[in-house]
Amino acid sequence: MGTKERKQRQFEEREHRFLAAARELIREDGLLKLQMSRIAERAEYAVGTLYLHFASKEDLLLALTIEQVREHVELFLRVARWEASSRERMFAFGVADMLFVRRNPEHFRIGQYVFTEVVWNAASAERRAELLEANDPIGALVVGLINEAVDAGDLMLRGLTAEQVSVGVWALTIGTHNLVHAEGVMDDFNVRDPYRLFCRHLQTLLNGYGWNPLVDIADDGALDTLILRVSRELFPDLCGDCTAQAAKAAA
Amino acid sequence: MGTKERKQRQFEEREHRFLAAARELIREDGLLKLQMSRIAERAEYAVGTLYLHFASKEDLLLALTIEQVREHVELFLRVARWEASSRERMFAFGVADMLFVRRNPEHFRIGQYVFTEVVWNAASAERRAELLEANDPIGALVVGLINEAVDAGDLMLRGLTAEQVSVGVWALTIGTHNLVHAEGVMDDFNVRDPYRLFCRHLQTLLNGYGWNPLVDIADDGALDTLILRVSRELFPDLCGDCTAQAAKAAA
DNA sequence: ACCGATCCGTGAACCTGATTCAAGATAGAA
DNA sequence: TTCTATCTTGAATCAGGTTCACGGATCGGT
Repeated sequence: MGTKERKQRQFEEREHRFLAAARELIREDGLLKLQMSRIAERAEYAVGTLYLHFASKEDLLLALTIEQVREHVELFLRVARWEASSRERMFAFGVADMLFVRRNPEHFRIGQYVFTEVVWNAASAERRAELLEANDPIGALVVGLINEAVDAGDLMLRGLTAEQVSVGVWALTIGTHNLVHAEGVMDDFNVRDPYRLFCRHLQTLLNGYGWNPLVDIADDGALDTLILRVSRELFPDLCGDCTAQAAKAAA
Repeated sequence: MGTKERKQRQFEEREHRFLAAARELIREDGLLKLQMSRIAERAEYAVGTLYLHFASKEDLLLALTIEQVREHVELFLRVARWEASSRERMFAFGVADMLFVRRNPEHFRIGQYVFTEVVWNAASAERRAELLEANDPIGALVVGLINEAVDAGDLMLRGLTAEQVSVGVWALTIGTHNLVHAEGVMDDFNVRDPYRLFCRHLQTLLNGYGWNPLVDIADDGALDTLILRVSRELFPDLCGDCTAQAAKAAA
């Protein structure tokens, strides 16, 4: 009897529907004004039903993040499968991150909120574990690539572990997102395209590690060309303005 | 008549007292359990009085952050006045940050929360402006140092502005704090001393910029010696375990 | 088709905690 | 001392997250 399975499926569909409703409301009114009763209303269910799915509002926010992280992982998987040098792939991880967050500015905001002590501790332990688990592949792919680069002779760890190297790249990435989303910082600093700047910093850091082949940091054209190549070959679907970028790079 | 001034001073003292009470409560029970009524109680004033100072709970959190930022700036000023090479001073900014956050783990947590869309927008515009302003010197000092390094011939900007370079360092720093405070990340990655690791990443990034004199990334002893020197010369008051570190470095 | 048992969905009521504001206290001026 | 302006108070209000007693749907057995 597949009746159990059907119920299960319907339950999951409903959960997805709640999350979609929540995402809509966040887009419309911002995270600040998100209300549980509104989410239920928008999804056309009662509040009580909403609470059959999520132990608390914070729990729902984690669930929202988990869905996004899974999409995020998809992008990283594309990079991992890409036929390119280890250095290019590491750079492509950065580009993936940049495109993802640019596409989903809400995601970063929610994620930032969710990893806050207050919210994190207010969510259920199960959901927290699920989120951490959903995140795992990202770290694993990066570490895997670093190890591959070492094996290929492109990179020397020089006393660090692959994990430790990945922490550096990761920190730069997260920090960039934080700054981009912080009120006015980037404007004050006259940074037009913060994510392009991030790409340069990433290349700088990778050069610092001595990750071969080294790139010429000052070569703007090469940077744009590479970003464009990654965007085109790996993320044509995410990058509506690829053509515009191509024009810019050509100029 | 100095009666106006006296009132003013008493008002400020009371504000400080509220903030101190809030900080105490956060230390005791965590940010999650912070309640306005408790703060008032602890400071021995009525709730209404508390609201004479802060437009909302979020506003109070910003005020808390502002106080800490001012202390933070003090540390950066010490670095700026330090007699050392530009590269050493830039590194010392990193050490200052690391020591500060290590000393005040709460500060980072609150700051992280406060810069969240939800909290940020729930605070008063005045307080937000005040916080941004309090932060300004940090950026200015770093940018100033970068310019000085360029003038001294220690660094070439290679098409970037000083502000843009500072964004890279800043991103790495903020990202590190985020990772350190995120549940389990550093443990999973077998990172014993994440801030020491940060120092290495910082040196790596600075090497990537070609900031002279370049350092040997793999030289752990030199790294420890430099951290120790900065700690001793600039922050003897913040670094109770300097002697322990000295022993380690000597071994 | 009917029946009881079980499970599911509901939303009004509840509860916590932030915020307000009318009333009372206080300090300065005359 | 008395009057007024200002400050302080904390009980009352309000918002919104969370619960749970109720009614209706589903299902297996007859």
